[in-house]
Amino acid sequence: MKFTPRSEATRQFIIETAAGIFNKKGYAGTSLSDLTEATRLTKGSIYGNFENKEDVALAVFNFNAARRNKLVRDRLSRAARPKEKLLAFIDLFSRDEIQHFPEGGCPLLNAGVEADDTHEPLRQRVAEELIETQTELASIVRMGIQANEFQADTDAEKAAVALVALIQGGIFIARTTQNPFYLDTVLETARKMVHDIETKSTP
Amino acid sequence: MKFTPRSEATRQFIIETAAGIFNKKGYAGTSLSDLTEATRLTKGSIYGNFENKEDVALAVFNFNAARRNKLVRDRLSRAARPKEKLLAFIDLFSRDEIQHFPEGGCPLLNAGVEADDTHEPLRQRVAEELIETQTELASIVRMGIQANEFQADTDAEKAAVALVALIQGGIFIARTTQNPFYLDTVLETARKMVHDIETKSTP
DNA sequence: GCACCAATATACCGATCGGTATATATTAGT
DNA sequence: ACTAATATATACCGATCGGTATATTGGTGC
Repeated sequence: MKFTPRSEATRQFIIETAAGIFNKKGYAGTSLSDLTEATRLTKGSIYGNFENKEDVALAVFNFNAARRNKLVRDRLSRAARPKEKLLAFIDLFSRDEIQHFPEGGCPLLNAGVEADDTHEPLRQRVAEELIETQTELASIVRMGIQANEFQADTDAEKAAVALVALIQGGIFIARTTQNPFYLDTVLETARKMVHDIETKSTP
Repeated sequence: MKFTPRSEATRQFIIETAAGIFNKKGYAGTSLSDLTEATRLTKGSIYGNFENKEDVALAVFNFNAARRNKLVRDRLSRAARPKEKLLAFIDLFSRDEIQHFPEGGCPLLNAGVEADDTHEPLRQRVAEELIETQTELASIVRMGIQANEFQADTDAEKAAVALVALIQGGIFIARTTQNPFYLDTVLETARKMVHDIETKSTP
């Protein structure tokens, strides 16, 4: 009883076209006709490449998450020292970089908030991504501690969670108020948090 | 062409019964039959007390927001000094206090994330509530500065936004991962933020 | 150019959606 | 107890939902 998509290319085209739609309107708010309209395909064609609506939604989330991950990894790898890595991560969400995200804002936030009480498989996927990000940031902090760039008593896990929470909260506030200034403000605070765990150079 | 509800009592009953439903399942995810099922009323009765589904959703959000506001105000007024007010605000979201929130987590986060791209009237209402909270927190910080409890160079607005963002982000992470430990962690960071803007007693 | 196969389009399904017109029940006033 | 008003229940509407069975199209090998 296994499902195999007809055309991998069409499947990918549907995913990419639907990426912004699901991210903006949510799972419950997106209808199959939204997808047929946007792709100019028919329902038959979509159901030839996906089992059902949930299958599309999960594929779309995975696509969005993968894009986000690539973005994060690229920036992190480009920065050399732990401090620069953290700052590079923060800058990813700045006003002029956030355009690289799919329409509708951070897919982790959107999918997570909707799914937490309604869609267990999606909720789990979002949780995985969140934890992965936090784990990566925490390991960077630990690297910084070992390199004596960050204070030895820094709680790496706590710092990582705080960074992610602060940024996600900032995205939420900025988008809901439609005032990007709030995001600027929050990112500044995030940079200050990084600065605050640095080892103070004894003058 | 104005609509007037038949029974204020029934209207209120519907609102209170629907409060947790909309907060968990969202606007698009909640159907009229969800409401008839939960209230044991019929569609006719609901539409005798509300213009349409949107009317119910907005009334429910206003109800949830009002409850939240009362909770916040009560705690803030109970605390005497600015620092204690901020800490009282933070504690409101602690693991054993969050039960006072409607089922499904913070209604501001849930409604805001869904509405920002789909439902302008609701988005605006959420934005109002967010800004009100931030304004109130900022004024507390300013009080603290004047009372010489907080450092004079503290940016009150920025601190308020950071507090709200951190907490909302923490709620998001904790709920999506189903791990309340993340909320604990974030609230600790929030308390530390308050501590960090205090005037250091010169020893 | 024809047959075959892969992929898309068409046409349709029952269920449920939000919403309404109307009938029934309940309550209050007299 | 009867009436009038108020509020709820019933029954129904067209539209749209997610999903499927089948017809049609478009390329490929021969």
